Order: sequence, then structure tokens, then C-alpha cells
Amino acid sequence: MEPQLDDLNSVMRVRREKLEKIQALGVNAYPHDFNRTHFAVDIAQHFDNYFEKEVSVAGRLMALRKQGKATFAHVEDSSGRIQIYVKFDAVGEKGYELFGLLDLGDIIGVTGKVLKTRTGEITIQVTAFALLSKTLRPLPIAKEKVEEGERVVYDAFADKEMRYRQRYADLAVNPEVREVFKKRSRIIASMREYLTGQGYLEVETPILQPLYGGASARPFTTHHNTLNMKLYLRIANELYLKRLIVGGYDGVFEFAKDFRNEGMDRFHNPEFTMMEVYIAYHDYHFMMNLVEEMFGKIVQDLTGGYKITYQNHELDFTPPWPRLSLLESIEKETGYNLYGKSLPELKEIAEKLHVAYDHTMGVGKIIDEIFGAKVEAKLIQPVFITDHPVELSPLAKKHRAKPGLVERFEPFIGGKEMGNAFTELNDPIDQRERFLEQKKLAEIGDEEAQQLDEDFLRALEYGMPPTTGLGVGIDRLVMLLTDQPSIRDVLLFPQMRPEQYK
RNA sequence: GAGCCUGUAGCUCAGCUGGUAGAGCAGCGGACUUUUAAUCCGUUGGCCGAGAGUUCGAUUCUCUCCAGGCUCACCA
Repeated sequence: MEPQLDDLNSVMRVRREKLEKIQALGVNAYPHDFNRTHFAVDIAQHFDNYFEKEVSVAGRLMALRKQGKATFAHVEDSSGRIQIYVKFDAVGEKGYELFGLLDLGDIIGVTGKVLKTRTGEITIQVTAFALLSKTLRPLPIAKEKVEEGERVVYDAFADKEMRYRQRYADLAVNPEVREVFKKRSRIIASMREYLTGQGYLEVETPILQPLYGGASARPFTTHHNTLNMKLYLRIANELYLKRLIVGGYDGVFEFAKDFRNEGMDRFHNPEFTMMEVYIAYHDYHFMMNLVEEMFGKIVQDLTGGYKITYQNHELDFTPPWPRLSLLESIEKETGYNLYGKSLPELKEIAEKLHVAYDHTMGVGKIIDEIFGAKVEAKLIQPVFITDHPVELSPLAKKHRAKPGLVERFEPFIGGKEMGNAFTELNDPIDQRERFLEQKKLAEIGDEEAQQLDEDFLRALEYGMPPTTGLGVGIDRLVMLLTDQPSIRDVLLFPQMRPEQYK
């Protein structure tokens, strides 16, 4: 898209003309730097310290109120807005002429003394200013006012498609969007701080993998030219992290971008972030304690307390969280105890509960369907759902006391699964059998069945200590903690179909 | 993949039962040296998402396509 000047709409044409006028005044519209001394919010919060002192701030021009030979405006930097007052007498004829050529959205730097106007607004009385970047395209800046401390925006830039496609404009114009991504960064930092504080090692493992594994999902494929081989973008990093436990680390973790070639909706983006951690010499009970403690710390770091609001539900992260086995949770909601039930018995119960199933589903899958239909949405407060059917968990260790189940748990919060953890399977013979079961599933057409990974089995044969592992969907956690309804609202650049340029 | 909804000026939106478009803000010109959604006067700007059909005539009705949203399904 290389617009010709005649193709430009009038607003953009006018801006280019203004740019030419600015240049004709001998002003560089794109200088190299600016000596900023303060942020808007510092001045506002410590007005008494700054009163009548000289400050320099820089940011975008977000509101303009021209009044003949004086102009009030707001400059917005990363911290917030501050009013500036530009007077003909103070900046001179040439200065005021240049100021008149500025538009909303232009990036400027201003220097002047801090004062309060007669209406009480903290204002910089400008003695000098510099254009730092001339905008050629109008930003969708909406008018706003502050009423009783609340920001009221009129006709905000709200078109979701444009906001996702032009995130730069969304961020530039909607400070609350900037805030969401600052929180995202804080959440990740807090989690990393917790894990590092426990002594676990942050590692990096391959994204391009010759075999994909560690989860049930369809992968993206790619090709390496020199090696002339097919490669997959990872769907998980689990098997690599366990190899590192074999190697002797006591705890390893990674914030991993994973890729799954599946449907997209408000909880799924083809690429997403998962934090996985593996800890040697512990089991899933240890990991439940860790999750409570880690999530609790993150919520406290973010809010100062243990409670947050998500989509009008108040959620309380105060540990300890209830622990309920998957089968208990189903019994509680439906009255049916499914433990030890045969496949025909389960199908009969599913029918009574009006839960759909098909002939390819085994015992584990039908139990999972019933759970998904009858229980999941009711798990609003943080809770651990434990001990899943073995068929669904080919990488988890069999339950020490309950045949047919594995030692696994999923934390549920706000009706959504927020992670997945097991006591890891470290018996190489059992692991091989589980892979072979998966192979059978693949043969009957399960595109998400896991692949047999000989190298991983070799690693287990060298011996992996008892280990517990956890995966946390970071995007969903951020949605929860920032009260955003869609994963696209917590991804800076969500995946979109290509835009048609005119 | 299915259902529902949306796509009209830079932004936010009107446009009823078909007669080729309107508002507010932004922009442009003018007045205004403490305003704050500044105000007042004037004014530019639209292949009405794309294509086809019905019709004398389509932003409006029908179909196809494109893009997006929501819900469901799929999915850990």
C-alpha cells in the first residue's frame, strides 16, 4: 500500500501540506531526540513539589482547544495526560505559527513552568516546544472528559477488527488497553520471580521439533531446506523439559510459545503462551500447593489482595483451594458415581444426562464429556479437579491407589481450566505402552493422538526421578486477572485473516 | 464446521414499507490570549465491504463472495 498523494483523502492531504509548511519554516518535523525531564503523572501527583518549576514532557497531542492567540491542549505520555497552555506572548510569532500547524496525534515535547489554571487544572505554561514527529494519518482520537475522577470517552475507537489489526492505533488511543498489556507483563514477571525464587532453572527448548509431543493437538508443519526435512512447530515442550530432569536438574521451567493448528475462538489462538515447570522428587500434591501459592502471589502482586473480579464474579484465590476428584465432582453435580463403570454403563448414563457421545469414544473420553457438559462451567471459585482416567493422560503416572486413574489435576477458575499437572510417568516400559495405545488411536483416525518418541523413551530408560509437572495457559490466566472476555484482548497481535488493502 | 449479527465520511453512528445519503466529533476557513466534550459562524468530504440478480430505479429486497463479532460444536 503505497498511497499516491492524489489518492489520499483530504485529511491526509492536508497533513502533508502542513508538513511542507513546517519544513518551509525551517523546522525539522522528525528530529532525533528530546530531553524529557518528567512524566505527566509525576507532576500531577507531586504538584506541590513542581509548582512554578520548569519541566519538560513529551508525548502525543490528544486534545486541542484553540482560542485565538492562546491554546490549551493535552499532551499524553506513557503515564497519562497533562494540560499545556501555549500563549502567543510566550512562544513568539514564529512559535505560535508552528503550533498552529500541529494536529491531534502529533508527538511533541514541551518545556515550561507548572501552574494551576483558574479552574484548578495542573498545567504547563509552555515557554518552548518542539515538534518531535508529524503524523500524516489521523489517529482515531475521541473526545473525553473527566467527571468525578472517572474518564468519560465519547465515541471511543471501538471497532474490534480495526483495534486488533491496528493495535498500534488501539494502544495509542486507548490507555486502558495499554494497561492490560502492562498487567500481562507484570503477571509473567511475578510468575517468573516466584519460580526463580524457588530455585528452578529457566530454560529454552526447541520450537522446531522433528516430532511433536507433550499434548494432544494437531501441529503446524514446516520444512527445513538444508536438512531437507519436515519439522513441526511445537504443541508443547513437556517432553524436552522432562529430558532435562533426566539430565539432573531439580526443577526447570519455560515460558513457551506453543502452536496448535486448530479452531480459533475467544479462548484459542493458533499461537499461545504456556508456562511449564517440572520438579524432581515431588508428586502432584506438592504441585497443588505450588499452584495455590504461586497464583496467590501473582494476584497479590497485581492487586494487593487475594480477590479479583472476572466478568461479574468475585474470585477468591486465598489458599488452600478445595481439592475434588473428577469423579467426585461429577457425582456431586449429577448423582452418578462413575468409578469402575463399564463402557455400556457409561453410555447409558450419558444418555440419561443428555450428553452426546459417539462410537469412537472410550471410557475416559465419555467421562470427560460428562464432566465438560455438567461440571466444568460451575467451577467458578478456584478448585483442583484431580485423578483423571488413564486413557486421557498418556504422560501421567498411574494413581497409587485408584486403578484406571492417573495422578493428575487441573486448576479450574471462573469455569475454565487454567492449567494441567501430573505426577509424571517415569516408568519407561509403561510409557512405551501408553505411546502404543496412542498409536492405535492414530490408526483409527484420531488426528490428535500423541506420537511415539523413541528419543524420549531412551531418556526415560536412563532414569528420571519421581517428578511432578505443570502447564499453565498464560493467556487465559491473563484474561482472568485483567477481566478480559477474549484471548484476543490479551494478545498484542492476535491472528487475523489478511487485510484487503484498497 | 453450524446458527445469529455487523460492514454507510478519518472516528462513533442514523438512514422507516426500494426514489443513487445524513448527524455528532475530527478536518478546512473565520472570530476569540485561562479553556477543558471550549464556544460561535461558515464549509469540504462517501464506488453505502465486493460481485451478480430482481426492478424504470437498490445503501435499502434476493443470492454469492470477502472481512469481523457473538453463540454453539471441535479443542485440554
